[in-house]
Amino acid sequence: MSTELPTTFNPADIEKRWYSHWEETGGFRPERPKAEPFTIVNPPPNVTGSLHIGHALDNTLQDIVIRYERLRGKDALWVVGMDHAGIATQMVVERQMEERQDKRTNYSREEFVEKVWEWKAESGGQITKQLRRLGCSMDWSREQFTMDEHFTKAVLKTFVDLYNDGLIYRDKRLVNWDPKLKTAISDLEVEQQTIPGHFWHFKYPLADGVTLDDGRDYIEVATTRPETMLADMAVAVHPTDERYRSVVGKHVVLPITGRRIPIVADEHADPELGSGAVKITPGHDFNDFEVGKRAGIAAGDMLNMLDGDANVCQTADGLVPEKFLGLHRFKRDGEPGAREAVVERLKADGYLIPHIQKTKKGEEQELDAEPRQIATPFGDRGGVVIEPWLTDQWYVDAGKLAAKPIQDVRDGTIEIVPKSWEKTFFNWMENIQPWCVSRQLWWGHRIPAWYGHRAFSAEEKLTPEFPDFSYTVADDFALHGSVNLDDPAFIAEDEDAALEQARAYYREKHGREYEIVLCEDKREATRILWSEDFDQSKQVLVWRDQDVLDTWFSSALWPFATLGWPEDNQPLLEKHFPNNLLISGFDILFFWDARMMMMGQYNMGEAPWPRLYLHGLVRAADGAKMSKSKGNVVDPLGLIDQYGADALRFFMAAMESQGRDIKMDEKRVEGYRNFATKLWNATRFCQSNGIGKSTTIKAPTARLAANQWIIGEVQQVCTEIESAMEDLRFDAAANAIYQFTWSKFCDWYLELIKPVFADGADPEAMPAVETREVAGWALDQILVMLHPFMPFITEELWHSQGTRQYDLITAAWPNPRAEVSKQATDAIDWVIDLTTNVRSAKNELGIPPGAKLAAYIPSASALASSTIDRSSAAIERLARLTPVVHGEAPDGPAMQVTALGDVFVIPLEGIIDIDAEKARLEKALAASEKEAKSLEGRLGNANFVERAKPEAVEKAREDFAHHSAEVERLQGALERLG
RNA sequence: GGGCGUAUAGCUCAGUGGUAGAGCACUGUAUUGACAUUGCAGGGGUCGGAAGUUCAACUCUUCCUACGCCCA
Repeated sequence: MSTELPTTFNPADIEKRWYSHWEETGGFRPERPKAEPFTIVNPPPNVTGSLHIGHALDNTLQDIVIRYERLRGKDALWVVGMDHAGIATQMVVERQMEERQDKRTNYSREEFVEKVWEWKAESGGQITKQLRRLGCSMDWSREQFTMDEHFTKAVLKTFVDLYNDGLIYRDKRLVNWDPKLKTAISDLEVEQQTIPGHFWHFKYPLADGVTLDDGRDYIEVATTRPETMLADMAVAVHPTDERYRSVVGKHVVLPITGRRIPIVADEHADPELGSGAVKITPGHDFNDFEVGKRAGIAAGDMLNMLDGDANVCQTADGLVPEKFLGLHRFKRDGEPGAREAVVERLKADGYLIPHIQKTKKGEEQELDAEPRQIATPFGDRGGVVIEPWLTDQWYVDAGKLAAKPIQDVRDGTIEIVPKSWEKTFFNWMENIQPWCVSRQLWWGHRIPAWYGHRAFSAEEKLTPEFPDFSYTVADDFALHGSVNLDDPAFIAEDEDAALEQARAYYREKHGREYEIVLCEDKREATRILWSEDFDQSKQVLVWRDQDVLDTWFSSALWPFATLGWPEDNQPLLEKHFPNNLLISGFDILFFWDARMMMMGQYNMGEAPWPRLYLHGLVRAADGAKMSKSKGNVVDPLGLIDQYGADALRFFMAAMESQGRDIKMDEKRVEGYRNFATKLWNATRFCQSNGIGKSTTIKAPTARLAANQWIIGEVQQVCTEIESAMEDLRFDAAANAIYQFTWSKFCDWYLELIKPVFADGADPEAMPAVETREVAGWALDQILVMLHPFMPFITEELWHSQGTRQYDLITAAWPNPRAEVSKQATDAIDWVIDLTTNVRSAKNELGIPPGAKLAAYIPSASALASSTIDRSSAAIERLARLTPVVHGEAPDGPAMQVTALGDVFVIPLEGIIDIDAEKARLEKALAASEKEAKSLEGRLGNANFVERAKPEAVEKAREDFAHHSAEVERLQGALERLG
């Protein structure tokens, strides 16, 4: 044997070697200036991230596509990079500081940001190494980072443009405030969970001696968040609720605070729920905010009773009693909070209406509150309950930006695969809320907004004594570094331009030049304002917004900012935007995909890609979602260690059918490792018979039936894969190459050609020469077609087959351009049928599989005659027959075996077990009879014959004829056996 | 409450308006040359339930049940 390959395939030996080779030789991005572009951008993983099984799926699919298109000759570009991941990264660095009893606020903003960069340099981006282990062929030479200078420029330009177009603005609204991370987060970052809670009922006494129609002097309200009653501003009842109609417009006096608040009619109050009356806290509840606005309360007048830590603070009207101030909103670490204190006080003062519950014994039991499941919002990062908090923040007008993406999907400019996601997409996009993009963090793209104090021009001044400036000061909230709607904003990509705007603003207002004093933040500005040195006749104070932008704001620019936008004259951008495809998990459809659509349309004027493929989640073997807390996480790197990257990748592809999650099945990964070994050994076999690399892309000319047959099969599987890839059916593509390689090439073709290389055969004669050529070609086609799925083993085998002019990664996709004769392919199908039937019969009759039997063919079809003639060696070897004899078999016990339509008689003197043969024939007879009967019935149905498609009728007739003949043959055979 | 998805062999999953498929598992069997991470052969499913459309339904429609996800 003359093979260089070891007998067992060891993935670890080859993976690292090939990956570095590809990367070092530029294999991921061959220069193809004239080729048609094909572009995918990788969903940038968090810089804090490490490879999990979901990444493995997502990136495997992308790599399959990009390798496939690269093999097809495209100028394939797979853009890769990382996301700076604002909250996640800041948390990681802060956690490290905590371990050293240090904290962020011990440093200046610049110092802290510097530390984050240091952290990134040392420990960020682990995932990029791990993606390499998976074999992903992205263009690392242009690796991107969302905090790169050029990327930052794109972010700032986008912000400024949106602002100038009125699509980004400041507003005072309720935000989802994460009191642990002390930042606002977007709707999408909030996860609703249902947790056990309580429903309390309280009496709110009616003011001014008013009573309800039933005589009660109080109105009953119910709540799951009693602590918020400290900031209640109304009680709402449904306009049609007769019980309360008489008191609408009247007031109640709140217990504890003594605040006098109105009873308002609003459809939000659900007459069926509780008492039908609902307390309204517009500053701390999204629904109540809307009710408050409808009731005529301006956002600026809504009471706030919590600080950024969600501890109770004094409301603007000063009515919260001292003893409640500073309490956390609810019980925390065993310490009772405001919720508990409020309930206790209301109960003590007789305002609590107890909940009566029947015990199991039927006794009545009094509880403070009714136990209930409460839908509660949690921050997806911090994991604590989100507090709706009234603040000034920057918002993107997502509703306007969504219009074009909706249109794109609607008219097919963007195709979402699978299509079933379109409905979900529309539903979200059509009801989209303003997108809060301010984040109270230090790590990220700082919002390019500078503020100053409001100046009044002579015309704006109500009186000559009216001040020249409105000196809003840093209040408690401003300490968190956010916006104040009252301060004029100067929006520009850089400080100089912003300060110039400020200068112009004050010049216009007061008709003179001011010296601009640039402050670090508003707190500093406030301090300077009161200092002796400040001269308000000559100086104005300007400070920059402290906040950074939501990370998704920057990643929304990924499809073009990675390619050079907004710089002029960017050939890469021109060629590769729009991208061709985006592959992502459905879980980031709104977070990322939809926002890329918005920003693509806004910045580039077109959709970022024509096709969006959404895949599912990889779940644990039992179907549960993988999570660290459950401890059921499967590490893809462990699977790679155990089975090889190729096997893991093939698993991902084979399991990826559209619209379904993937359940982890390690046995299946193992199966694909076995598949790799099978191919490995098939190649060893080829090499031991002098079968080497191919010399042409076109199929070699072949005369032998087996060779023609395999060429035809290559063409067929190639078409199958192409059509599956066109439809993004990864499973179908993977299964096609798997079945072809194992069940066609290994199981039949290699067996069929063995006689050509057997001892005694002339290795220089035509059959051996032609077969070496065809087999080498067919094996090469397998390597190419399999390469997108299993890049490592295929590259290794590619080079083991001979010295190559280029690596497989940049080889050419099959293009056989061959015509094979039907006669040849029929002949092989006939041999396969014969072989299978002989083996099956032997097995059922208990004849040793190795036994060589004589076979007679009383009346051979033309196909049988020519095949017996030309492929005798293969027939004898595979079916294990002595040379077939044309003519009647000698009398005596025999079995019948068919090959397509031909009947063979195989004498079994001495070995036959008559009963076993009878049983075998009877089984076959029963099957054919059943089929024949069913077909007969169908054909006897006039409706079928008249109304069914002609092909269906024709096929039924053929099948009926076949089964009828079988019935006759089998009956005859049974009779002969007696 | 609204929307979406899934239900096919013991398990994990494909599939098509016209006689149900794969991988694994299982059973039997084979071992002096590519491969036991293997070969050969085989058993196993009234395609969740009900009704309807049709000559014909696993496939299309409606309803129901179970499970999962998203939104409110």
